[in-house]
Order: sequence, then C-alpha cells, then structure tokens
Amino acid sequence: MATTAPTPDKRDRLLLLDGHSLAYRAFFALPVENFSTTDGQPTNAVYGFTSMLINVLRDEEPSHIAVAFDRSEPTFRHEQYVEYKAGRQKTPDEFRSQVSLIFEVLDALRIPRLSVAGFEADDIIATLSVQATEAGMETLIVTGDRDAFQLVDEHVTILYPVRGVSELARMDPAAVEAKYGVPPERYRELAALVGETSDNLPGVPGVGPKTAAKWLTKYGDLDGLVEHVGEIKGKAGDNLREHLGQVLRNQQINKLDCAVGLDLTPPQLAMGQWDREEIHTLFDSLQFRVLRERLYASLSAAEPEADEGFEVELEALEPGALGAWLDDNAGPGRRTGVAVTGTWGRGTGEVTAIALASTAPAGEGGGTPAVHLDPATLVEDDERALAAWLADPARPKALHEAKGPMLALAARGMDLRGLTSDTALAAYLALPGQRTFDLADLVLRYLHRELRAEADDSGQLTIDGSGEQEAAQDLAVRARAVAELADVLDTDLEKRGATGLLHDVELPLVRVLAGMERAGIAVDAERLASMEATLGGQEKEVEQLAHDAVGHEFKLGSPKQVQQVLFDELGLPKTKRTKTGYTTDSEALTNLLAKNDHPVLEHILRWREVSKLKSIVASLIPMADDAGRIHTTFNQMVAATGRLSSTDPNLQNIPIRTAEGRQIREAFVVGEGYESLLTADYSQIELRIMAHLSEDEALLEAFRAKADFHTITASRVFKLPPDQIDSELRARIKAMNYGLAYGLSAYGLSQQLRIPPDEARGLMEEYFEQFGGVRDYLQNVVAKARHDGYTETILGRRRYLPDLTSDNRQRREMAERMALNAPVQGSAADIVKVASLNVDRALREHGLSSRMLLQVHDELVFEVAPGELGTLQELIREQMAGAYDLRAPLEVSMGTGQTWQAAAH
DNA sequence: CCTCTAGGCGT
DNA sequence: GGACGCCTAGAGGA
Repeated sequence: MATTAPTPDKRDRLLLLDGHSLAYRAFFALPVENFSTTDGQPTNAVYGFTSMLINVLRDEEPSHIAVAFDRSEPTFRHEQYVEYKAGRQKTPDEFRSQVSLIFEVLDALRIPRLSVAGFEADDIIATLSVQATEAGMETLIVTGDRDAFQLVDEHVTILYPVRGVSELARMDPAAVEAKYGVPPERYRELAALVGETSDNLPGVPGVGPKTAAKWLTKYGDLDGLVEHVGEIKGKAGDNLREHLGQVLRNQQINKLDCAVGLDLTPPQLAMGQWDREEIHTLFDSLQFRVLRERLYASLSAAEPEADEGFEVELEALEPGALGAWLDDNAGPGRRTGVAVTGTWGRGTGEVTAIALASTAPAGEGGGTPAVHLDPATLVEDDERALAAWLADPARPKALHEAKGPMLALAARGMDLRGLTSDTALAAYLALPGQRTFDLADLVLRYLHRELRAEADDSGQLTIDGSGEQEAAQDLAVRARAVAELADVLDTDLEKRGATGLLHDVELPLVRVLAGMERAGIAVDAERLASMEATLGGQEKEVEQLAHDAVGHEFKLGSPKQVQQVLFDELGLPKTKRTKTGYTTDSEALTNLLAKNDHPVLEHILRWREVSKLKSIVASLIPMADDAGRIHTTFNQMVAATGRLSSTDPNLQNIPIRTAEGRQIREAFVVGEGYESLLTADYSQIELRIMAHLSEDEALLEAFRAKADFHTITASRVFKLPPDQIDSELRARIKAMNYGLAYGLSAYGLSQQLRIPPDEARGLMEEYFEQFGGVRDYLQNVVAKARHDGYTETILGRRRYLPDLTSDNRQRREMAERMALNAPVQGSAADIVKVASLNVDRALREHGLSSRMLLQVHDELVFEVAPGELGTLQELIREQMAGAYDLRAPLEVSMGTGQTWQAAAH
C-alpha cells in the first residue's frame, strides 16, 4: 500500500473515525485507576482509542484514513434548536487532558485529523463518505454515535463499539435492518420518533424502537406516517399526534450534513509513512509498551518505511577452508559483524550457530561474503581457525548483545576478543531511557531498513526450501546488519560525546561481567534449606495468629483482602489512597499500630517480614548449580542512570538491614579452593560526588576532616561542636545529606523525619546557609539540563529528560528530580565500572588467582585465593580509590570472612 | 496464559 | 509529595 494510485481503484478503502465519540467510550469503558502513567497522567481514553485504532488498522487494512473531531464552538444544530445537547455533563478534566495526547498519537502515525467550526465530527464523516462513494471507494466508519447509521449503504459500513473497546459490531445495511427493523435510510426517522437523550432530543413518549419500526414499515416512511397520523390508535397514537412537531424537528436536527467544506478529499487521505522514532518516544512517555508492540506486530509488514533488506552471499565452505576465508574476508582492516544463535544465561551457554559478515567494501553495492557455521560440526582445523580468529584482538568485531554469546563461546573454550562495538550497548548509550534494544528495531531506526534478506536480481533467494538454509540466511543477515549498524552508531555516539565511554568503559566491561557471571558465588545449600524450613514454619504460625485475631481465614499476601479486613471489618482509620483502595504498606500499618494496637496489625507486619525472607531463600535454592554456586546475570543496559542491574537471581538486593535478613548473607560462602570472601565498598560515594560536582568548600572540608561526615556537617548546621551532636541531630542531617541527591522536598524530609513541614523547611534553609554551593549546584544542574535536554555524568554519560519543559507539573517535577539524581547516581556508576575494570586488569597483571564475583552498586565482592589476601587488599584499595580523582577523594573500606556476612565491615 | 498492582528488598 | 532497580503473590482480563 505504498503508493497512492492517481485514480482510486475499487480496492481503495477509506477508514473514518469519530475521535471524540470513541475516546469518550474508552474513557468510560476503562477504569482510569488502571490506566495512567506513573506520574499521574490519566491515559485510559488515549489507550482505549489507540487500541481500537490499532485493531481496526490491523483487521481492515485501510488504504486511506482520517479522524474527525468535534469543535467546542456551537454548531448549526444549536442555531436550529438552542436546547441541542443541553444538560450534558461537563466533560471531566481527566478526559479533556487526554484529547491533546490523542492528537499526538495521530500526528505521530501521520493520520490526518479534521475538524470544522460549526460542524460535528459526524458531518465531516458524512461528507467524506459521500465523496468517497463518488470516487469509487469503500468506506468504513468507526463511531460510537448511532446517528451515523443513516450513512450505511452498500459502500459504507459502520463499525460500532459494543461492550467497551475491544469489540466492534459491523453494521452493514442488513445488520442495521436486523437490529432496528428498518433499512439504514429510515434510521434517522426512527431515531426522530424514539428520541436521543444524550442530544437532549426527546422523542414520542412511550414509543421505542419496536413501535417506531412497526409504524415506518407499515406506512413506508415518516412522510407516510405523518399522512396517516390520524389512523394510529391508542395512547401511542395520541402521543405521536401531540409530539409530531418535535419529531419533525428531531428529524431535521439529526440529519448529517454531507456538504461540509473540507480542505482534503478522500483520495488525499492515503495512509502515510509514520516515524518509528516518534512512536517510540511518544509511546514511551505514555507508557504504552504493549500497544507499541501490537502496533509494530500488526503494521510493520504493511509499513513502507523500509522495503530494502540486506544482501548477503552466503558461501558454502569446504571443510578446512575456514582459515583462508577468514584471512580473506574478516579483518583486520574491516570490522566483521558476528551473529550467534544458541542459549545462554546463569554464567554459561551453548552456541548452535555463528554467522560472520562485514559491510560491503566501498564502491561495491552488492552483497558481502558471509559464512554460516555450526561449531559442533566443524573439522578440527576449522574449529582452530575460528577460535584463533575470535580470540584475535586485532580482528575487529561487532555483536549485538555480546555477553551471552561470549559466555556460550567460553563454555566451548573459545575466547571472544577484539570487540569494537556492541550495537545494543551503543544504542543504550545513545538512548539510555529505552528498556529494550531489539536489533530489528534499531536497524529500522538507524538504517531505515528491514531486517531480512534482499532477493537478488534473479528474484531467487538462495533457499533450497529447507528451513535450515533460511535460518542460515537470516543469521547472516543479522551479522551484516550488526556490522552496518555498528558504523552508524559509532557516528551517532561521536556526536553525543560517548565514544570514550563505549570503548573505554562499557565494551571492556562486557568481559568482566561475563567473568563474574561465569564464576558465580558459592552458597551453603544445607543452610538455605534449613532456613527455608524454619521460616516456612514461622510463616504458618504467624498466619494462624493473624487468622485467630480476626476470627476467620484470609490471604495475608493479598492487599485487597487485608484492606477488607482492616478497613471494612475492623473499621480501622483509612490510610493513604492507592489506585485501587487504601495502602496497607508497612509504614501505614506501623502508623495504625501506634493509634490502635489491634493485634492483627502486628501479625500482618511480622508475616510480611517472614514471608519475604522465606521467598528470597526459596528462590535462591534452585539457583545453585552442581558445584553449589549461584550465577546471576548482570544487565548493562536497563538502568537509565548507568547502573548495572542483576537478575535471575537478583544478588543486588539480598537483605542486610535486619539480623534475620543478614542470616541469608551467611549462606553465601567462600568456594572450594579459595581462602575467604572479601568485600570492598566505597564510603559515601554519592555524597563525595555531590561535593565534587558542587565544589562546595564547606562540604569538601567536611570530607577532608576524616571524622564522621554526618556529625561534621550537623555541627556546622547547628553551630555546635561535634561532641554535642547527638544521634537525633545527626540523623536529621544524614537524611538531609542523602535526600539532596534525590531532589528531596521539605515535605518529603518532614515525612521521613516525622517532624512538621515548617521545621523541615527551616532545617533545609539552615543547611543551605552553610552549604550554599550545594544549593547553587542543584539549581544549576536543573537549569542546564533544561537548556541542553540532558544531564551528564563525570564520564559524559547522558540522560535525556524532555519532560523538563513539560506543561504538566507532575511530569516536570519528576524530571527535575531525575535531573538532580542522574549525575550523582550515574557518576557513581561510572566510577564503580572503571574500578571494576582496573581491578580486573590489575588482578591479571599481578597474576593473581583471586577473582571478582559481584558488583552491588558501590561494593565489589571477591573470592580470595590462598595466600593472596595482603596483595589483593592493597591492589583493590589502590584501584578503587584511584578510579577517579574526585575533589573529595574516594575512600574504600574492606572486610574479609568465610561468608558474605562475615566479610561485612 | 499473560499483564498489572502492591508491597518490599537492596544501593 | 525521594532516585534507581528486581521479584513475588494475588487479581483480573484475553
């Protein structure tokens, strides 16, 4: 459907939507509580509308499209009848704020939206449908307004939403007649008799669709009925005679105007090419993940944005010929794209196939040579050649998400070196807010091409009909696409000033992370098992106590049932609202407990603690491999600030705050062949970064003092000697210190410290009196981000924050807090990454067998090889403290022990 | 079956 | 009404 034929042919299909009526339907069909962004913008109407739109685009495949909207000005109908639509409820604010979002969606999809002063959307639709019929087009109208049924004929069909937004009834002439007992051209007359409450058009009392249809059928049409109005018997007949004027007026008013003056004619409404980038950004901001996927799934094939694929010439190599092929085709002068299939995770993996392809040589437009290999079937010479090539740092390579393949290759003893791009990582640095970096998506976005093979001139794909050949071709295409994408992303990153970050930090880190994942950390399985049993027993006991306290069973894990028990049955005071009710979180329950010591509160709180711990322990048990080690997966591209995350299992949130929680850390132990575990963490790294970035002399001085930082800052704020700072005063300033980097408000501080907001405000003022540089910095960082569109870390990692200029206060303030936090959290992430790289390098240079196992944001965990403790400590301290030269120098504290807990310090 | 929500763990 | 993550159980829609 890429081109618009100059004269529309019979298959041209125009889709017309009534924007307001559909959005309004969606607004009432979908609960606003379940459809709003995390910053509070309601999206139920946009969501429902967009969802209907996507479905109908998918199912009906229109060639032409437009969406009509009502205007707020009065229409010609108001002139005819001043009471028209009177008594309607004012549209809710929550609805109105969504109309402009619907406009944004339509604009991004390049769908024309039409509105004309003095006319309703239905009139525009009527006009276009008549014109479309004249132009020989078929018309589909999606509207929730029944008045449009008068337009139905053999060329015009209405899709009318029934039951919410997921189902559309197809109203063709037969369907209208079946439903209302009159053909579509009589529908208006029927509606005039019956009336339309929502338009404030009363009909004949006591006359519903059945009676109206009976009359119209009997007398042919409304004129016929009027002619014979004297013959109608009974109460209904009396009413009809009495309200006849009204009926005729209704019939005038509900007539749609088919001659509205419009700038565009149906043939000009051809479906346009939409911009993936724009859809990405918009759907991200609306948090429409699923809809975006659905849109792509249903439309990408029809989407003419990219009709070019990739040409590759897959070469069939004789056994033993790989080495020569690699010498000829795979570097060192040119970067090779590598695509791998297989499975990986939990620190290992298996390769099932590898494809190699580079970009086309300059001046040659054709396909590039590519190979497809199954490592399991390679002859010995080829396997050796492949291993040597993969391990050769002088042969530059690009992969998309290299860590998995790296693990899988390592499992067959193959080392992967010479990575000069990972296209997913590069895209992450360019677009750090994105959660997924699908290769096909990036190829479309950056190369404007489809991730598929291009048929050669003869029109034949080199496919022998077997799926195997096709899979090989696909993989080769991926390799080729990765090579090309890497080049484009290199240029993009250069513009963004992120080249160094990619090459010096993120790319080398892939290997280090893979190493940590491969190593894993040993656990004491028996200990975990006995903890699970104990905690399971306690969980049951506490559950019983809770049930006894209220006199019946209920699911303690169900917030809904807990709410019912606390607020409905026990009548406890209501807490803060959530989307679906009242919160039962531990803070709220603790507050309730202080006012009303109903025993069930205590049991619920206790049950939550115990069941949380039990579920953590239970989830760890099956994670251990045969050697008793747990291998997490580090994700390098999910956190918008640059941090790593850990999954499967997450080893970055193992409990530490409570004594019971810390027992779980006792189950993480030193592995066989090693002497102990060592943890090394940065002291107050975020505050030091804050001091560095703000260059606040007083804050820097507090760090130089080497005494307790919070006490020193408190002593300044309260103008008391340090020895007079009690724990209460220290706690206040500690909260203040840490809150700074999160965009803490006076209100937030007052909540946290449980002091009145005025007092919190006073505290902040006193603080900034002493540390004015911090205040200036914080104001500056937001202003600069607003101007530039992004924030930056010490290594130039950007975070883009378009919402800083949003008109929506909530979104803007959220973006401001992100702007405050991102440079601090992100710079800390930069430093820990550099430290991990430097420690790793130093370990190898010193020939140590000790190894790094985990990274927990500001902490590194090591396994110490026998006899290496002293050297290791020295090396770690030097590399970590020296990772970056801050104005408030980095400090490292370390501890060792047989367990993770014992290694705490 | 999948997706969302509430709640809770970490830095 | 304080940033960034991940995971689980329950609940509910397709």
